[in-house]
Amino acid sequence: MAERGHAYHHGDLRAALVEEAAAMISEGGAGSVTMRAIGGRLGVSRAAPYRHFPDKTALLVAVAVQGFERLRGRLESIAAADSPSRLDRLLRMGEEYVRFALEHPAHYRLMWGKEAIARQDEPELREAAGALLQHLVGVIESHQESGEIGPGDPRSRAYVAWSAVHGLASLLIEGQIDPKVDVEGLIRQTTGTVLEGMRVPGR
Amino acid sequence: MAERGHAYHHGDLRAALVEEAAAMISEGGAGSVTMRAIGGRLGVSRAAPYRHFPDKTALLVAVAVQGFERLRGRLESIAAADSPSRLDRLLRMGEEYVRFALEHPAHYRLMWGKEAIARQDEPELREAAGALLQHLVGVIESHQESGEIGPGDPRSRAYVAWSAVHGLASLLIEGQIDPKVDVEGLIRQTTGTVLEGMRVPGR
DNA sequence: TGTACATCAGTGAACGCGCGTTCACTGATGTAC
DNA sequence: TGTACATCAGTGAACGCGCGTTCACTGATGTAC
Repeated sequence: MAERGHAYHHGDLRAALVEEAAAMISEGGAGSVTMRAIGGRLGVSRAAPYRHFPDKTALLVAVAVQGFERLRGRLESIAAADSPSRLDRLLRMGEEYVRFALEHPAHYRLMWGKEAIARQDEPELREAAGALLQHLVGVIESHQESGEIGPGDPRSRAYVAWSAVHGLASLLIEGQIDPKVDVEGLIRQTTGTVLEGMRVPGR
Repeated sequence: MAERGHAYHHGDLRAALVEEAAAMISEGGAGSVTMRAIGGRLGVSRAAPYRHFPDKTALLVAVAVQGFERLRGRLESIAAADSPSRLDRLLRMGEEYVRFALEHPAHYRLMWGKEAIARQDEPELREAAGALLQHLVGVIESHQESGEIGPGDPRSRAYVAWSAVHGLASLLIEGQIDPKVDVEGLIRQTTGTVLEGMRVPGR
């Protein structure tokens, strides 16, 4: 089907559009994605994308959903891997989260920011984000059962942990942190500090 | 000078532009600010703003700087007020930070986001953001001297604390947190958890 | 106090641009008989 | 195996729009003499 030079039919234009949009976001931010340019880059007409997405927002939603799934995949593979201790695994998940954001800054911004995607209420999008949060809540619950994390509503505790890594990721991405600081060290210090604070019963 | 009905000269159009742009940002986000609309809202021609700002970015920078100064003012007034304990004062500063963001979401986004303002390197802007961070570093240092916060580079510790409140503020603003949770409680839990984690020597 | 003049804030019409999207179309593909 | 036809992916030209910005201008203000 695909892989036949310049076939009239692309083969899998839908997937290619999502991939290419993600690449453009990485290169020039979400603002650089235009329906015209994306067609051009794929050697296809301007109107072709409208065969697969009703409008630009739908395409961006698809890109964001892809980002959520990839991030979740990375976190889950850490949860599955064996590690010196269970707490260490939690720390590594936090670190991985921030690293993902640093590797795909514009993509990360697209996932969480209201600015880029007007239709934040898109069910697909809410589901993908919800699945990510649910995963974190589950991990926290299991640590509460083993007594490594203090008691209290696991969802609130998840929000607190998430705030810390999301905040650090955002500040780094937006260039608000002095580039001279040791980023890896700061990531470890942040996850470590929050985890330390979560060991005792929160007020 | 001003206050004379529809004088040909506005009086203080520069200040009015910044104020009006801030109002528009509050109402419809940074994307809703256009040089044309802002002129219209102030009963002035489209070209008039260009008497005071070379381009749109310069106007947005002025709005962001104003935001930084107001936020700093609020935090400093807490630092100056008396409070049951010094640690309590630090908690209240964190809470106030998040509240400011909730009160002025689009304004807050403008201040820290790279998306809205292309020229993030504007010296005015960097200075205003730097002053805010410097204030936090100072507060942390003073708590380290009294032993309420563990030792270690105060700047790193400031980044950790800032990450938590910035992250929480961002998640709330972007609608990522379940609206059913008790927001005030979550704010207190977040600042409390991080402060708890900072009491012991960070690794 | 009166006048000439430099300065500066605001006017309004127009520019060019890039954008998202639409439309009638055409070529390729797969399937029923 | 061959042919007719429905389906669907992609074409290319054009639409209308809102935007930032420019330009030659005009009216108001303040100051020097």
